[in-house]
Amino acid sequence: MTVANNEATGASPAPAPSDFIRDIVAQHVAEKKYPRIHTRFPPEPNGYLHIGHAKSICLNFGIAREFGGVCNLRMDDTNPTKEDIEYVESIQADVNWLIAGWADDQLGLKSEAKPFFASDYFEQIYEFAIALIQKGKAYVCDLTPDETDEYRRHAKPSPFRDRGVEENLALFARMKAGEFPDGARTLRAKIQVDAPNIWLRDPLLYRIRHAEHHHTGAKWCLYPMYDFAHCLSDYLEGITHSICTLEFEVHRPLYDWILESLDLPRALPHQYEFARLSLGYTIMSKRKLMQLVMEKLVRGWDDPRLPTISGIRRRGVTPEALRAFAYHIGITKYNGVTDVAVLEHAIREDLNQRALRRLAVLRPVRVVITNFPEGKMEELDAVNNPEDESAGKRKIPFSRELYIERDDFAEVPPPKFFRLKPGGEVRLKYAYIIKCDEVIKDAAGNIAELRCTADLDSKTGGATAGRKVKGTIHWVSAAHAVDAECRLYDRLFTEAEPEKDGRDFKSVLNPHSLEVVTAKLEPGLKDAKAEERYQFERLAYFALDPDSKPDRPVFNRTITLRDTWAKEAGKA
RNA sequence: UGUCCGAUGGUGUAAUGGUAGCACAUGGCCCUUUGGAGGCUAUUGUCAUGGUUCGAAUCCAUGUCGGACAGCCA
Repeated sequence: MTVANNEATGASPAPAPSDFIRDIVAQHVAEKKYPRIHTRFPPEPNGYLHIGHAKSICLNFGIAREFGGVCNLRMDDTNPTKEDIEYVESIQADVNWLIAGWADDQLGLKSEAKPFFASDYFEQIYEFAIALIQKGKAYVCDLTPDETDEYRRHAKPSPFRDRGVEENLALFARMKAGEFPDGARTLRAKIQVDAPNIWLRDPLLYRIRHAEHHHTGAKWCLYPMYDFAHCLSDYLEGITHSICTLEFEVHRPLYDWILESLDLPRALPHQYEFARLSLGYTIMSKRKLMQLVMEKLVRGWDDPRLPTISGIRRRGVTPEALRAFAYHIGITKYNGVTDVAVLEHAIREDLNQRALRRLAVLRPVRVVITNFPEGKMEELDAVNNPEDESAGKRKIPFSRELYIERDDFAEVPPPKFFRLKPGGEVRLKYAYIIKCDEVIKDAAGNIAELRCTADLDSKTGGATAGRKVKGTIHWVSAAHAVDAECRLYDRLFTEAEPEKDGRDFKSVLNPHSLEVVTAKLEPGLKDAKAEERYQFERLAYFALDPDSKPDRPVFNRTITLRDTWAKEAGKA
């Protein structure tokens, strides 16, 4: 999969971000250093992509987009024992989803195109290895893994370091032919055994692995190491700017050494590093995310509580929101922890613009309007989206028996409580002002029903419609309501930094990260669409979950509305 | 320990030798048939010490603190 800029397309709508990497690229563009800017996003297919990868995707595809360049999605698949086709497919889907309508529509992405695979270059990479041997810059080493470690730590040269070119060539060919077991021999670069940078102490280029590869099958039994494959893959694809995270900084001299040692004819790619994303109240390590999935601490890789792209998508976050987030956090070399509030803000801002407003009651309590005729049903006008007039209006049914939110009634109201209380008045959104006359309780003392009277002139257009009442609450008509499963998500961890001071992240899992309730929805919501976003008024944004059945919708709470009342109440 | 990198309000980022700005968060006010949204407003910062300079967040030196790497993982 490649995304390329069509010069024909117009200006990009959003202001392009600026950061130290884009500054470098901009300078190269100004200098006409390369005919075309070419980046790549190179995940290893050994797990699902997460929001940290989203940052990298937005950077790499974003740079291509902003500078009229190209960005390749490349599977960095040089280790058959850890990788799987499942991950190749999920990565493709996640990348496509994230850049949809952004890179593809504007830049001419062929979304059905296949990604690149480092493993497609194995033959050429092998040839490069031979070239290196011929130049006397690589040798076959017979040291065991432990010995290799030992020698390297003590800056001791391998006894095989000065093997002749012919012997190296013959041995390397026999490695390829499968004559040696795993671990028996390696191909190493001949650089400097006592280099201060460990990665220059004759690093491994190839290791033997008699393993089936998800993409190349049984063709190979020796596989190039990351350092060897990556720079050469970049070169082969014509990459100009190879952007990776900070932990590869120490590898950069090796990246350059390999390419420079080969005397290659074309312009060489260069590596630039930025800080990976850390987000509060979650973890980003693929290995640990895998652990949560495998130990069934979450429901799968796409569990909406996870920071995986698939989880975030399932939760109801749009690609636009995720991209806005990536834009806002910036790109630096500083390892900080980004406040999750920045993500939440990006999500709310996006959803506020697009979500259709609906009335839904999560924790119902029954209300009877005693002066409203039994059996009568009124249809009331309701606005679909106050932020977007073109979203239009809809009708919602009103009747004598309703549900309101349990939290919207207080028998003993705290200070500044603007909602329903005994003897008090409240506005029912789009409907009447009601007054609570009586609280009916069950044998256990729980509130069973509220008996209220409505000011029947107070609905929109009525004589007393303009009456000021402090609070407005949502409601649904009991007889018309649709039942739905609503999954209410909260942060996965109780601590902003789950692994701070070496603590086990599983010890701070939030036991309340998922709460499931059966909600009462306004009837139109039985036709909810997966691609729509909804705001259940005064509560939160919701999106339809794929678990939904025709007669039993399932909604995921993407994110709550800002709740200044919760803050106010918390002060008391 | 070695190598490399970094340090600007609570958090994340900008200022590329010339007025320390933005966003989020936090507080206050206004508005509101969503305690949403919106509007206005306030608080808080250049790791330390020296040096160069008319002038330093920026350049230099030293120190402090933090991070990454030291797999036949990527």
